[in-house]
Amino acid sequence: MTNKQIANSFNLLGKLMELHGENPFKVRSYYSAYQALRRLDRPIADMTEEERAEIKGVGKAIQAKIGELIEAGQMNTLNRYIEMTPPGVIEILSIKGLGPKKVQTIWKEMEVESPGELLYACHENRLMEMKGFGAKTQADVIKKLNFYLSSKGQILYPTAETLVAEITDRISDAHPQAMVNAVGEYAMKQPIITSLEILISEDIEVGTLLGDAYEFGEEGATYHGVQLDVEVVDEATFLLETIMRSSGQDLLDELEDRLVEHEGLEDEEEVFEANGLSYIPPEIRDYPNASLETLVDIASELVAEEDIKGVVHSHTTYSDGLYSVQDMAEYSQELGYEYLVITDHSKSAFYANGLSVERVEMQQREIDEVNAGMADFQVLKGIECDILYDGSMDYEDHILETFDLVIASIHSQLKMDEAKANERLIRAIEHPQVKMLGHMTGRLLLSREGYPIDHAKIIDACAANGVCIELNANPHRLDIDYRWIKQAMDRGVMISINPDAHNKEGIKDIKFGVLAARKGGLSKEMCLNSLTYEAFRGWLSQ
DNA sequence: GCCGTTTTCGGCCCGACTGTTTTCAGTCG
Repeated sequence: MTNKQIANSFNLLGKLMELHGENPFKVRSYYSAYQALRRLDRPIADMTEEERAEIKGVGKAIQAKIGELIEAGQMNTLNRYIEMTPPGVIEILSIKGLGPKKVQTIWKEMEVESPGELLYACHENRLMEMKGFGAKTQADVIKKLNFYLSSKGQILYPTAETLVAEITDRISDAHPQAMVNAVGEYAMKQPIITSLEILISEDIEVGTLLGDAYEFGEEGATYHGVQLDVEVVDEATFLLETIMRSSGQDLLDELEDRLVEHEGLEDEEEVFEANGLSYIPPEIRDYPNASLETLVDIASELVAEEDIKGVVHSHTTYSDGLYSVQDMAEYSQELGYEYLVITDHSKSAFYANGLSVERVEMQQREIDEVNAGMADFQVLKGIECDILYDGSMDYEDHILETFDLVIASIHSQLKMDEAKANERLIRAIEHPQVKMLGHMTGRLLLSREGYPIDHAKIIDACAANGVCIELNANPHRLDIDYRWIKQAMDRGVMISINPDAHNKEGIKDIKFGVLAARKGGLSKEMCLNSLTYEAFRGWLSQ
């Protein structure tokens, strides 16, 4: 069990106890345990009892509950509170902006017990009548409920990766001779997956193999609540079907007459080859409005994970990261990268312990020291500078000038209309020290819509000012959306695939960024951090 | 439930933001 899962259990316990009106001080201790546990820099499961006792905010009782979680995967007290609460009420609790106090009103006073009921009540203007609620809150809740209800049953790519591996492993273990392939959205590397599609070459009863997480109902099968389609395909056409079921309609039309099955082929690449075609990887097989020839061209220039030379956009203990400059640098080098750009939060980012001018200086001295002690690796001085509400930067120009790279990002006051958001972003893009635009819409996939922006306008502004656009590789963001990459490339705007790492493992998110970048057709040439250190330096100073 | 000590019970309380208020409660990271 991961630290995150353990910490989240205490957050949920706190929320549920607060919902049930328990002693607020007791509740508070669970919240502070949640905060303490999620900030740990190593797995709780690996710690000894003595080490766990050292954690501030974790006493005897919480320590015992952590033990339960690690050994049994669940916690009795939490289970009891879950049982005492209607499942729909717990769902409502997971919607941002609705905490225990407000949900208490919704549940006990309005007698609403599910997100669907709540949406209905909102449409009757019943929520805004309640004490502590108003028209604005109700409108906001409607928006969030619609978003929540429409994203139910959907998962992010990394979750799909785990589920697909579980499914294919279990099938292969039980039937070693059967061919098994994941196709559809997952194969095509969609950031959000709405159904898992699996092809197998033998008629296998998967329900029994998959256990409790598998359910079969009126609408078909689900695995961990996600729609699951398993189809049996003849072995002779298995690879051909794999390709066809991981292609968009445009490509299907082109391939239908041109791909035939040959005997004795090992994989999809060989199928393309045997038919006299260049390989087209699944992530671009649903690329819009492109002929087969165009796809072949795109495929030949596509950026790959091994092309990425530098880690751009990472945080350290100076702001809200878990590791020191030295730790992040060593780990980046271990992973095979040539350079690392440290970009902690700027001073107004109070929520993330943003850097005062004094601490900027301190960190820059530290980076010099780290560089002096490392061979064949470079750490660069950067900042993820907040774009303030009026579009201005969070430091004076003479401070910004001390950085090798200024990434400008919006982190607060996200509720804006499109005109305001455009104005704010463009003012930042036009700032002479700004070289890169961070997570341009601020979206969090499946949990928060970004502020609305005019992508074309923003891309044009970046082109006019020589600003690079970040593709934030965190699988929750993947922002800029891959669908806008072509337009950026056409305008000559480079894309940087940035992990936005808050700990060492976070650097590995680059993998998800590369998948999204490839899906958008990003070439190696237009990927900023595929440049070597020298060339990257050159770009920064131009 | 945790913590600390003026040490086994009494106090505990991050800070900004939002929307609801008319001076503040609830939520979030």
